[in-house]
Amino acid sequence: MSVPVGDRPILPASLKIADVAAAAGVAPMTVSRVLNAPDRVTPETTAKVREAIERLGYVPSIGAALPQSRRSRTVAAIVPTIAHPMFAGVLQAFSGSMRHGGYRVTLSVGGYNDDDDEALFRTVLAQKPDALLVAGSGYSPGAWQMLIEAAIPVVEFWDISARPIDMAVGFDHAKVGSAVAAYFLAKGHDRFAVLTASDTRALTRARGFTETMTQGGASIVLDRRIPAPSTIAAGRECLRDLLALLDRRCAVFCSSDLLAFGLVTEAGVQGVPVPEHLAVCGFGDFELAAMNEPAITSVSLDGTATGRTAAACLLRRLGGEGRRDPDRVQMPFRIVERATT
Amino acid sequence: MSVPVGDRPILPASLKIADVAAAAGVAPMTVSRVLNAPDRVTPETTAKVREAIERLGYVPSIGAALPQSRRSRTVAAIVPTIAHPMFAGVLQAFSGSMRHGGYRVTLSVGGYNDDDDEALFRTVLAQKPDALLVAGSGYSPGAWQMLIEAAIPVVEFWDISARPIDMAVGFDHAKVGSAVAAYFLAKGHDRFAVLTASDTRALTRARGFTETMTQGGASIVLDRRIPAPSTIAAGRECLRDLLALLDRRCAVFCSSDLLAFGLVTEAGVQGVPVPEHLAVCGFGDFELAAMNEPAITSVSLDGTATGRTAAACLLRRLGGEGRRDPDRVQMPFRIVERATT
DNA sequence: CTGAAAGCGCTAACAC
DNA sequence: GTGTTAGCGCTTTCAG
Repeated sequence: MSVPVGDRPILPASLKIADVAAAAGVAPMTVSRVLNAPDRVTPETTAKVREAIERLGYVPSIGAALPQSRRSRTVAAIVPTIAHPMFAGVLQAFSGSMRHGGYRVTLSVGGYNDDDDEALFRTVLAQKPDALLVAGSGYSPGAWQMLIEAAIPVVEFWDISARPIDMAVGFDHAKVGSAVAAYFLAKGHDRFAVLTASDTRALTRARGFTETMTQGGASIVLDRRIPAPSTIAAGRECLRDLLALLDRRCAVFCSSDLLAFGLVTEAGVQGVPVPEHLAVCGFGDFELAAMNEPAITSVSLDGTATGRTAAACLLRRLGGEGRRDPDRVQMPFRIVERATT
Repeated sequence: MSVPVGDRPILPASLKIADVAAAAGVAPMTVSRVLNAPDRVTPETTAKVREAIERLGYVPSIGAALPQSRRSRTVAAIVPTIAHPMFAGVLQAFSGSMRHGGYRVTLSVGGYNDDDDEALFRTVLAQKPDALLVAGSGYSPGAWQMLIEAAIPVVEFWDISARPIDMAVGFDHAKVGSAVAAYFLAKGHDRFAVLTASDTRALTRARGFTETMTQGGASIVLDRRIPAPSTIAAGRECLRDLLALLDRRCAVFCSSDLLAFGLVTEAGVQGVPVPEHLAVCGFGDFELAAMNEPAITSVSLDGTATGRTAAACLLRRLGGEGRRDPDRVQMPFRIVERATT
């Protein structure tokens, strides 16, 4: 492989559109049209050109087209982490749908960390994406302002904030919390605890849970926050704190299945009967919840559907039709009842 | 927000380098230098220009620079999935290090699926990345050929193939398998099973395990393959298949902690004593393994170190120094002994 | 339906 | 240290 020395160019002299044009015996412009507006070229010419492209192995440089066309056919996705199973599902689906619609997706990981996000957003926007997918709304005001000023379609997912910049596809986290509360109440519970990571969305769920509970006159005996991200270890540790309260039956809502799993596991170690003395509901419906023994009740979300929906909104907007219609799409969720409740 | 109609431009008329130059009272070239070679400009001029950039909110369009400079300051990462905890760790670290070194990372998800990878690689290469990070080597020959022809630095991670295209940072999976075999033998086991997902790397580990075992004269009583990816469900199911063989003590090597967890969990349900009748070693050292009850013995890998190392190799190469030296970096692994063995 | 000319935003190369 | 000129690869516009 040829390798650069010092500041010399790194990419090899690659084929230009002119090379293809020469090989096919047409003008460069015709090649460009074959690539971007195939219906404006005769089938025969198209065939000739395609053959040349294939034979030479030509790959157009999207960068070169950029300043001129002002559309990059690229959308950028920004997420704080890719380790989260839900994010992974959303991104995978989004990526696939967008690619299918003729757009590239570039994924940037980072943020939720004041100084960093602005730098991150700056480099992302420097690529002049045609649109943006961002996870939730835990970013700094400055960074958020950049998104507004970018003046391109933006889809927020995961969260449905009250006032999205543009479009939002996600879950009403407060509603999730209150649904779990209602579920617990319907099952006849009367003592409750919340175990939640300290991130915006998880806290919103906890608030929804607490509010519905207090409105129903029920008592929250423990409201425990742990630093994000959620871990199994934190769940186990929290059970030990909870132990003193478990003389009477208690139902706990966890902001993640990892916490729920930790709780249930440590309950097993400490000999606390589940669900008799301790009822647990997680969030996310990871495989771990479904396949644990005992299987853990959880709130199930459809990441794939979320990703696909986000892509559909964007593609419609980018296509120029139906602009501005779907400002906020609420994705459904459901509580999957299992052995821990 | 302004939104396009039909085929109209999508991005707003944004600031150009000339606007900044005018505002700062210098030539465009000077602005360019402030951005790309700060040491060639007087501090005073730099200050003036930076002020103008800041005030106007200028963000350079990397696309425009691309055809000229032939270096995009972008490296592309290609992985088959982001749901895998190890990949996520590697990417996060890689991403951070590269950004720190002045490069953007764009992540593309997909592949391991003959027809698709070529399309994927084509769109990735069309962005003219300065370098590539690819996961392992499960791609089609055509796609692989594209990487070779791209003639840019390529780091393969995860796997260490025998003949990397360029550089490789990862694990010797065969060695991992044989280390686990040696460990089991040292613990006095004499009946063994392998439970593995059918992907290249996992199969290599299984082969390493089996070979060391048979060389040591030991018997493999069950060699079970499941379709990738590994799941907890598959682990639980496999224990039921194994049940008939568990009249005597058996040690099982799983290609993933998820499988191991499934095995151990179902063993609990079926009343098989662990580790007395069933010893289990997983792979990946996920939090799940460490925090389960009983805690699961596993092979621990450092994804963060892998990502950082890959970035370091690339940055050195891209910087023009130390070209071609580190062709293959073997990352260490270790067996973390826990309660299941 | 196809081609020629002009120019996108930026940066190498060469003056000054 | 800074400015000027030319041109990257591609597409827009406008002519044929």
